[in-house]
Amino acid sequence: MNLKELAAHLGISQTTVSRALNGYPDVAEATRRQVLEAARRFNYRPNPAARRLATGRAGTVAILFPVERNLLVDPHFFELLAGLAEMIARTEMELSLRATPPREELETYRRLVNAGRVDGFVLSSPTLRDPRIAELTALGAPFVVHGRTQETLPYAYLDIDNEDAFARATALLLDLGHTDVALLNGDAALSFARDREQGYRAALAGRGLSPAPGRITNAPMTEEVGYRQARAMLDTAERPTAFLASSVLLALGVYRAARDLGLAVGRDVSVIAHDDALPFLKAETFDPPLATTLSPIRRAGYRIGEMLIERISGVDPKALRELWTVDLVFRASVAPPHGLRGGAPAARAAGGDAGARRPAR
Amino acid sequence: MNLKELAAHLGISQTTVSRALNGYPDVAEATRRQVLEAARRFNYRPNPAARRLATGRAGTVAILFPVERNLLVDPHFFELLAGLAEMIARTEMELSLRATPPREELETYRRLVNAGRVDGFVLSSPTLRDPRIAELTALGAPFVVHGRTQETLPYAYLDIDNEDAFARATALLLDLGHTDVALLNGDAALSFARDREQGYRAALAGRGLSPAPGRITNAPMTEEVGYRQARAMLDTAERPTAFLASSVLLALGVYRAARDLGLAVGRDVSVIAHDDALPFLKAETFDPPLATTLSPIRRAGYRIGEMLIERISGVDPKALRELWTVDLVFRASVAPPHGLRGGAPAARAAGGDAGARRPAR
DNA sequence: TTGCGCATCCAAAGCGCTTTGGGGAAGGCG
DNA sequence: CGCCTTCCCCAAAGCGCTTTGGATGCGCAA
Repeated sequence: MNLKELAAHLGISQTTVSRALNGYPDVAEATRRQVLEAARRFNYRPNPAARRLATGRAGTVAILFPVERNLLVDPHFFELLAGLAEMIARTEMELSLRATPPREELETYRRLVNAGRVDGFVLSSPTLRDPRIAELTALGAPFVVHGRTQETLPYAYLDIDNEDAFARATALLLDLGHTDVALLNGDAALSFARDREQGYRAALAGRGLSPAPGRITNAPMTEEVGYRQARAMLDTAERPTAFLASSVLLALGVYRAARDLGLAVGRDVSVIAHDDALPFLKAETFDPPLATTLSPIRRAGYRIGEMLIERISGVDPKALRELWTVDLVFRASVAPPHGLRGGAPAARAAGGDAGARRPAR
Repeated sequence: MNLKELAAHLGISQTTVSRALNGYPDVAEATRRQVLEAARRFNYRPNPAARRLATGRAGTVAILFPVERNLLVDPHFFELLAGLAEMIARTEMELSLRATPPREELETYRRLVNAGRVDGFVLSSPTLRDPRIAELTALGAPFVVHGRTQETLPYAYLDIDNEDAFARATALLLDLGHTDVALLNGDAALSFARDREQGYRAALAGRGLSPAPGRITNAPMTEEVGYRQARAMLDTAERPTAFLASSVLLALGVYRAARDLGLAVGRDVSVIAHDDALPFLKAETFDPPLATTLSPIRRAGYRIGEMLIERISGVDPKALRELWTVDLVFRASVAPPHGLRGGAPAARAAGGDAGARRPAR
């Protein structure tokens, strides 16, 4: 069933049927109702290829993901993708997933836009000065970023308040009496890692503290990395009494490292991780349950889909900026430093580690 | 730059340019070279929408994934997707990801095919009698299944030899002297779960054994589920001495359960899991390293992409069937049952559990 | 010379939709 | 009563490609 047939059935011109369907004003209400009714009855759906050709719009939004053989593809990415797909499925658009070698990423954007294959993009995991933003802006392609960057061009984004989240998490640990807190963070080039580090440093600075050397790490966020880094730090006399981790996967490794060394999480070592709500690994089922800064990344994907569609339909990018605050979920992985249970929050840390840290005030 | 302009530049007709580009025989070699050269020089790419409209082919392959809010989306699915995307990116086709409520899945296939939006599908996680196969066959839509079913219609598939893999894993445990082996499996409706159970049962039967009651579980494959199930089984006098798990995520839970109860994996309890090579959770970094039946699911996704493209171009489904054998990787999570270290393989299990099991022979 | 087959090429007709540029009828206004 | 709006509606022209159904010219056998 196509437009022509539908129009013939109704005894109206194709033009009018098309306009009725697309909500143009210059069609009588009675006619419009007739058309809509017939379209429903015959289960008519406009041919997307024809519409694309006629309008020049692709009816597609795309998300690129950079892959190299055997390289880690982040599960966080796929959670975002799941939310995005859920949103897009509610529309008439398609969601196109494109793998691209990292080297050719910008070139791929250019090709897709110039060929008119895509109406808009979602950018994930932005770096501090992400070249994709300038490129897509120059190409005139609508896009929404998951996260922010130092780019000064106006662009649409949805981000969580990473800085505030990690500042609060750090402050909680400090309030409990910790003074030596390690930060296991993601790749230093990524914006969220920078923001979290800033929050962490700000909270420390607020107490006149600063991180001991080697307390901040930047690496891919896997269980293995978390294990190795925590293990290295814990395996010395001057070990940190608490960890902040940018992912529950890292936290998983921290737990293993602590266990290896006979340390108990929630007593000898405190841990707080950022939780993107990966459905296959839940913080509440950790042993002991893992305290987190929580913000389901899938929900962000869904919302980003909505924003992208608005952006494509012409909404100004400056009007499409959202910063979500993050919940801090307290669980048993957090306690005062060993020997301080119930002690005054501002006292110095115990546990045989009297390092060169400045005292709390 | 479009066909018409390109043709004008060359002083040739659109028809000939089109035919030259598409490899038709009735164009002189000299002309074809000219056209190809010009196309390259002007960086000409045919407009996909126009081509779609003219040919009726969509230039798109799709994979559906069923989502319900807050429901687990399997990380295995995304690994498959990553491989598939990698393959499709090497072609001129698009990969469309469509979320769909499970109830409406068949309806969604129907819609996509009838609207001509999709040329072919990848089906993942087939059930024993998966209705999608009959539906898509009836619709005349090409597809490739990741896995097999009991369906008798001819269809293209790529599967790993789950039965053989789990038979071998089970046999290994039996050879070491285990007689009470539990199987933590996926949803019983899924084909791979059935196949693995068959392999497991066959290996037991080969020694005149059969699983003790309650030794087989079927549930979503998460850390939490693995924990609860292993914990329940281990927390009795008559506990199994070994576990077979259908996912490393389940195995993660088994490890935690064992630890909780003061049991050592690789001594008190042996564990073998199927490893799809999820990049963020590696069996070799488990503590102790986890023995596995290994088959990288991403590689399967890549190959399925190739097969689907062949299928779309008309290759008979009967010619597109692959069954991959699975590697069995021995690691420290496996040992003879406690008290039997170095003992005779066929002796009965020790550890206070002298259940109603039949003796090994 | 004529006729035929072959190798090349081309004009034009779609594919199914949107959009342009009116056109006719009804109603309001001077 | 004539003219101008306003409201609806429509024919037809694309969008950029593929494909059909010839047309042309040449070599070669009859």
